[in-house]
Amino acid sequence: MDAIDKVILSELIRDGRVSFRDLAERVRLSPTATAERVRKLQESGIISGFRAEVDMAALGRPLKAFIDVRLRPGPDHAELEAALLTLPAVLSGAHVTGRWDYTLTVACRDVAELDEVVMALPGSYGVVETNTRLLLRELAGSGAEALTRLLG
Amino acid sequence: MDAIDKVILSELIRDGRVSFRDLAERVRLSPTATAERVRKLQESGIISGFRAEVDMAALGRPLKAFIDVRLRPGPDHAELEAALLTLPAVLSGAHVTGRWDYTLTVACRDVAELDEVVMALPGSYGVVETNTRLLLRELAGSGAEALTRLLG
DNA sequence: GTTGAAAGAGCCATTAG
DNA sequence: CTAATGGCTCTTTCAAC
Repeated sequence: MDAIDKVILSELIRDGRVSFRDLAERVRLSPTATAERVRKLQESGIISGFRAEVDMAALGRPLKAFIDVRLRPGPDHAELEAALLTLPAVLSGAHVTGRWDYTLTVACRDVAELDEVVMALPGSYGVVETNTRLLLRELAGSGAEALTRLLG
Repeated sequence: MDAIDKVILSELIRDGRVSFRDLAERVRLSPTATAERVRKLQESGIISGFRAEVDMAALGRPLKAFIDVRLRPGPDHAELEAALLTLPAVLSGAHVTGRWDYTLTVACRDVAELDEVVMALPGSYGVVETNTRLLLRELAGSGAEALTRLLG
């Protein structure tokens, strides 16, 4: 990935629907060559897709939290993992090192829904312990801006 | 947001560069009406942008971790927050409730770089304590798929 | 990588419901 | 207010170099 690809990538992180023509002008290449570079960035897996970014608060889910969970010992974590992601408010989850087995990220309509999710975890999902941390504020420059910085 | 908008949104989460023509065919509306609905979803803030999704591993940063940090007491957290996000590997950060003040998400080239970041935190950034948790695996269905599920 | 032409997509004014 | 249509312009794509 050369310097031109880095510019292309940061422009596509900033505006994923920019036209190849505008992108080409930005990097001083022909639209054809620019489109070909984007295609190769996708083929190589560096760009895994183009997505609309959704504001959960605007969608009526303003309450974000991390829920750390510890599962009961046993080799049956595969089904438990699948079940965790079927919970209505769960955005993502990761298996992590340390005291907790997983950290889920949830976006809830209100504290009542968060309570529901946390209360639903023990038992049917094999969860033996949880720890909930509310996201009070996401730091400015998280996400797209941070990615652009990592390219530089 | 009606049922048609939900389909539009989930299609744009799946493919943020889909043409209004194809999108219109999917929801059985004219391209004009479809484009107008997308414009309104952006105006209302539900769609906050369109972005290329970058695979950090393909970019040479396969090692993800959460770094929980506790800052020294004091009212000067604003500059400390800004400083945290200037660290090279930091993707995002959030102010959270509980034992830790912030949780950062980082993507590193290798353990050596992760060590650098963790070692750099105490002192110049006002960090008095950290806890690092490696992301061993992100659960299948995290991200775009989860968002689509939340709409249903 | 570039060019140029054909096919495809977006945009806007107009009209209808 | 929301949607469809037609015509014009801009963009993407593909062959040839």
